[in-house]
Amino acid sequence: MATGRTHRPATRSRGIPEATVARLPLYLRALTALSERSVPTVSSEELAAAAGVNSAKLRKDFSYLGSYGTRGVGYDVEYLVYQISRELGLTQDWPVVIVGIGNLGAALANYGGFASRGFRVAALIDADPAMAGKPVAGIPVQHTDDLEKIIKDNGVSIGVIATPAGAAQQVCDRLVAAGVTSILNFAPTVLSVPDGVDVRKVDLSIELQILAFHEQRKAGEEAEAVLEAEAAAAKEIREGPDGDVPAVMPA
Amino acid sequence: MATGRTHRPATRSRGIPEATVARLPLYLRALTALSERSVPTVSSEELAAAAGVNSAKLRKDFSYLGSYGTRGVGYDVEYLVYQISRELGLTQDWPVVIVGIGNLGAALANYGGFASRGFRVAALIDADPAMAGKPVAGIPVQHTDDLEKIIKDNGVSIGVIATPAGAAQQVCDRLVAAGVTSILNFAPTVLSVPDGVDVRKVDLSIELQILAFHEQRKAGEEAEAVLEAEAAAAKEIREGPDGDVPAVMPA
DNA sequence: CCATCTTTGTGCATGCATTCACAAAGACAT
DNA sequence: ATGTCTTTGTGAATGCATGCACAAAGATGG
Repeated sequence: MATGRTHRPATRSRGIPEATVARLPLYLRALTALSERSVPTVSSEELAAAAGVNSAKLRKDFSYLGSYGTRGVGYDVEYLVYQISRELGLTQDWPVVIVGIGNLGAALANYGGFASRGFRVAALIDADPAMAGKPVAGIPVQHTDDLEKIIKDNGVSIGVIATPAGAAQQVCDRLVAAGVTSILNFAPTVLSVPDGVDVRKVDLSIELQILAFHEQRKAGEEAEAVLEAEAAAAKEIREGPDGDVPAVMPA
Repeated sequence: MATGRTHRPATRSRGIPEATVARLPLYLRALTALSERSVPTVSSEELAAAAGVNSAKLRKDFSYLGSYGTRGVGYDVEYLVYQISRELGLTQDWPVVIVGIGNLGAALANYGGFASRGFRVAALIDADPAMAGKPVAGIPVQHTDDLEKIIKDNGVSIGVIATPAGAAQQVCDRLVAAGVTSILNFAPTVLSVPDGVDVRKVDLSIELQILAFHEQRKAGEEAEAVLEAEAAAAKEIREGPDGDVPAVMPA
């Protein structure tokens, strides 16, 4: 048995790099915008600019999907929209459940970006009995007790967890046991799942912390630059304006 | 002038890889949990398990911060919490503004993970005059007109954009002009900013699309496995149970 | 039908990240 | 003290991603 690298001529080869997959939605969004403006074709350069990436990277990304461009012209917008949608699996209907209808869960339920991309919110689930029946984004909230039945009745394979951290693992276990194989986790916890189940996490505070790191670094460099400038100025005063002297350390 | 790699003995060296920075908040969270349970020390193996990463990776990550472990024992939890916090810049106060107080903005304002990490929501800003003055998460919403003044009065350097896509770039421009140098963008748009300004984006629908891709791949592999099994069975029937025949293609 | 010009698709080089595997460091018992 | 045992910190190997730079492809005009 060969290790199976690109054994398929030009059809959907299995070896699309993760980094590329992560960018496809970005391209898709830019292409959709072009499509709405009835732009017929787009060059890699233009599309790359719209998506905020390097054009060589974009071309390489597309090359994993097949040769969908025309040299000298560019890419057909509609065709590319279709190809990327198909590759991402957006041409089919994905029923999704959201568990945990607090502020965030409600925001997600109302988020327009889901419905417009083939994702259908099949159910909203919350552990609070007082929430049961109350409509959020036009969908009545159901109680956690019915989680398993809801998953099975709707053929749900993607679950979104927006519960407090403490409840997340337990909810996750129940989702997986009921047949969910992909989970989007907004709770600030590391979820453990069996093989074959995908988890992606979105952590609001982690992103801020990364920003803070860079922010601090910027401030630090500025301060350092100031210090260096001051030191240079002081040196200037001590040594006169030529300054290339093997200086003796002041005490 | 040297290229400046690790020119400082053990202090905060500037060359911490991005990938490591992105994991520090993860470690910090795991360590905080241990700290709350009054665990004094932790080995790289244990902590790595809690953070959901490889232990060698964790040790290498920590090695960029300095030698904070004790061989044969592990890491001192409290000390490490402090060191990582300091490295990430969480020992100082970061006033943050949230622009766009819809469902998501409100969820962010209410999100506990910010306040507990040195982030202080200094102001909530929305373009809707009807929102002005209305308290969300105990903080009165202010109108966009006052954006510049709010930024300056509070010394805000981090802004969170939770507006619709159409308004994001404009808000971003105003934030940057007013002095914000780090932006966390929840709007599904590519923001363009001048050099020196950091942007991180969180896109809810992109994450779902990536999950859908893998979900489809799983389904496809299953179907393929079934097909292969069927093919093998058919072959078995045609050729008998040894099967290692240089088969002639059927027409 | 040929020449020119644009734009794709990709081989190659470079750099970053991950993982392995082990020597050095220290705790702890005897 | 000395030896054993655990766990860190890191060199080295591998793999993945990025971006350059260019040949091949095709459109377009004469």
